[in-house]
Amino acid sequence: MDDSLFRALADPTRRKILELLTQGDRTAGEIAEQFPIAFASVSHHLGVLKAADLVATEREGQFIRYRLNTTVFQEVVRYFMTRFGGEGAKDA
Amino acid sequence: MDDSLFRALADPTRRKILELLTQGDRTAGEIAEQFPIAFASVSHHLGVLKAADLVATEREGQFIRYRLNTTVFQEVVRYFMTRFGGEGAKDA
DNA sequence: GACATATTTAGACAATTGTATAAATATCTC
DNA sequence: GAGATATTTATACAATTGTCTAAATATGTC
Repeated sequence: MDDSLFRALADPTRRKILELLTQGDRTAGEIAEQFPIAFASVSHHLGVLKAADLVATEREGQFIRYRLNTTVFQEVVRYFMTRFGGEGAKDA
Repeated sequence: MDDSLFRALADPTRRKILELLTQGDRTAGEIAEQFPIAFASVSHHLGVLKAADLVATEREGQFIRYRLNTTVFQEVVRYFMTRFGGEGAKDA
């Protein structure tokens, strides 16, 4: 399992970004305005998430739209279930 | 979901320790000798894992035995499945 | 209690990381 | 192309972290 994935998940702001994206795709600006930190800092977090393949992007004119890459989350779940998933994990 | 949990998982040595513990309980010394870093460094990692409640300890004479806290792993799986688990995650 | 073994804690240091400001790039409109 | 908006990239800096050595604590044996 890729190291960048877990490092990306380690920051609370990035996890909040991911949770925000579960509600639907968002542009970088829409994401950034939800956080009290500088726009460029959020952009940096988005770069980390993208490098970890947790999100994907698509340009839409001047905007760049971010969406969750759900495939990778399934891999995360699989990682935990295969290695550490005792009973209970299967249908939790 | 607790911040310390994801931070604990972010380090590759700590993940290797967890994977080692899936094979069975180990004393701190048995764990440490599997890694090329100083004994004290492994001890520090064990402390981080314990603070995140990913492992539990039990003293056995001079030894301290570490074991996985599988309950927390089930919570991790649940975290990902409830928030990010698209279709497929349920029975992956 | 003295000594050996097992483990943690303390202190120091280099590497990594999160944030900020400023500059650069990309797209759109006129 | 000039100017506006959207976003990223570059650079700097403080905070956090992983590792080390050395000292401290805990247990067991004599």
